[in-house]
Amino acid sequence: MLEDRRLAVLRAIVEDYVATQEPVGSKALVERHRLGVSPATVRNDMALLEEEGLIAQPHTSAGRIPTDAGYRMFVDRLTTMKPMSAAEKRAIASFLEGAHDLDDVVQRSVRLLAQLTHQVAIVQYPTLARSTVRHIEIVALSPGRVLLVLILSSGRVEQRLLELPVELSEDSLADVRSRVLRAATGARISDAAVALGALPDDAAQEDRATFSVIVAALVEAMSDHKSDERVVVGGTANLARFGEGFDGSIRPMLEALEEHVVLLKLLGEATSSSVTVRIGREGPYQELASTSVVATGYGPGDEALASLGIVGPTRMDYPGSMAAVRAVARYVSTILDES
Amino acid sequence: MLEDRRLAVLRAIVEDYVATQEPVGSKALVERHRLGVSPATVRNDMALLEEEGLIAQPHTSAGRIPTDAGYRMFVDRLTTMKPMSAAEKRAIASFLEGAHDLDDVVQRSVRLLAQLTHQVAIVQYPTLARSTVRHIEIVALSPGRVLLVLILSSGRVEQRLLELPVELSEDSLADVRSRVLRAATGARISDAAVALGALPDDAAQEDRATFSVIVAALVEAMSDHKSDERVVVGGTANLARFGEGFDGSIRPMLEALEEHVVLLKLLGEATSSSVTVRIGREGPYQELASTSVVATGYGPGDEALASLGIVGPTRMDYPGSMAAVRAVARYVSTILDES
DNA sequence: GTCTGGCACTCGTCGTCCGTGAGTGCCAAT
DNA sequence: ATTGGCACTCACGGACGACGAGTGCCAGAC
Repeated sequence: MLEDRRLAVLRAIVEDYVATQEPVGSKALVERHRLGVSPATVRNDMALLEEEGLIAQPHTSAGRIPTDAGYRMFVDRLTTMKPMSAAEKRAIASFLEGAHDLDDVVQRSVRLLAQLTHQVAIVQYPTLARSTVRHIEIVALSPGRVLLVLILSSGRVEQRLLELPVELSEDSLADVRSRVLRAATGARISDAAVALGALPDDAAQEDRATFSVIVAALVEAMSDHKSDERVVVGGTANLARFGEGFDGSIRPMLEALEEHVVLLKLLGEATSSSVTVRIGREGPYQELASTSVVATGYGPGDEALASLGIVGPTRMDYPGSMAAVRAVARYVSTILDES
Repeated sequence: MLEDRRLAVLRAIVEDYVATQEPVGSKALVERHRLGVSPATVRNDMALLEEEGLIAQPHTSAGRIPTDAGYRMFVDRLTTMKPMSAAEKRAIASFLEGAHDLDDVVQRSVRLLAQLTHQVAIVQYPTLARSTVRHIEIVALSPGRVLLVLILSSGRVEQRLLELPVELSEDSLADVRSRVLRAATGARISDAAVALGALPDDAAQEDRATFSVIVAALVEAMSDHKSDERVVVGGTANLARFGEGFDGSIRPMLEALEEHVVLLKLLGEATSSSVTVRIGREGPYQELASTSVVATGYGPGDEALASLGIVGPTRMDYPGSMAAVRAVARYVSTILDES
């Protein structure tokens, strides 16, 4: 009963603060949200909420703003994702429909997400852990240098430029190529790596060094999770909307967004296919103290091959953002399913 | 003589303004640049420079700042690129040396350029106009769908996902594949496109439709200059350094940087292998009125395959930026030369 | 002719100083 | 438990004025 109202007050504070960007006072609150009680009552509730650490005042005679804990409570218990309207769903579908390419899908997803949420969007490329080896190409550029091209079932392509320890005749190269192809083609990359690892042992003595180098490069290219770790960022212009809304400047944000490694860690927290929210100082990223991340895994079927999400100021529209992230993840997943 | 001094004054104004970001007055000028004359004399020169439209005062009783025309004069006639120090050269070389991949080279170049100039760096992927076809892979994903992979001598890879008009047996596919390979492998993409175009005519009646579709996709992938039009942007965090240094906010800048098409046009102005500078409102980009672009073409040998450069506020260190752009372009070119 | 020192004037910046009003906490009354 | 009343706090914003960097102009010197 009274507990209920206190939470209603918290919800109202969060909603108003997110909408206006300004500390919200007791009077404005009762006016905008028919709470059916007087400002004085609300003030009492606010005092309690403040004791619990859910809200705070920036300075003595100002309204309250939610703390990180307040947002957490709001997200976990006081709201549900507002479903997308039919029009929005259609817009999403038609926007993503036109993509013909993995790159294109990722590209469009980022734009879409940034546009829907008015935040910075991040999309990770689908991992290739379950991919199989479609083809391996070994091309001699000059006698001592070869180009390795690894084509995976997912459509991803890895390339490696290689210096060989000894010069190689066109014939030997053809031999190496055919052995490698026989060993790896069609296999999952995890299996292929093993099969390839055994190859040098069978090789003729003089080719053994060459084999080792090539196999090592291929195995590295396969297991190298760098390839999984590509992310695309979009909507950075939305950062400017907050002006000095962030603590200090937007510089640390821009820097963090260029550090794709950091972004991957952020997304990595959200591998499940349900939407995850990190708020403010939760997690070990001091430089992102005043930001929240809304992310989710996505991928064909139910398995999450990669993650996508948005990052914005803690004072963001959580229900809307969560809904948008979930919706985009679902559509992207179905598209990946088809191909 | 007196003309000389007037230009020396302009140079001093530009240098000081770039260094301090503040309008520079006659007194400060004589103190910092042993001009050998009194402030009053400098004031007279300034009045003349202002008449010529090379400098301006933001408001009465403030110092002068250079106009776009002033910067132009400075760049064209009053300065030379300051050569990189040996240490810088070594740093550039070692930074780019580690790259093993075209992607990697581009990536590293962007970072390097941003770091050297403290500006936003833009690097265009080398165009593949003179590339030859290394390999074409055609993979059946399901009876009605195939994946085309086009591998070029530059190391670039293009992929296309294709719906076939009729289902295709594994045998027919093998036939198509071998014909396509025979026609295109090793040829320049311009020649390959022609050779491929003739293929469907020779084909068996039942495969003709399939051929047309596949060939069309390949030709499109080759000539599609989308592939040339990839750019990578880095160092956006440097935008924050200027704070509100730009007119208004940095939002339009961030937006422009996400519009890769605009960036390509900017870089496109600089296809020669000498460094080009666009200052302020020069050119048709209102949204970049308060920025300058320093760019140059680069590529193996003397031919410019693509461009790279930086974009920053008009009040930038032109000699340093130009030198950095030129140096990076040269090193990247030599690296592309080797591979 | 060119340069210089002097001088009056302009005007943006910065610190200070209230007045205003939104918002609070507390208390007595219902 | 809720409410109306009341005194108090304090950030914000406008007004005011001192300060000083910088200018243009002029008369005199080299």
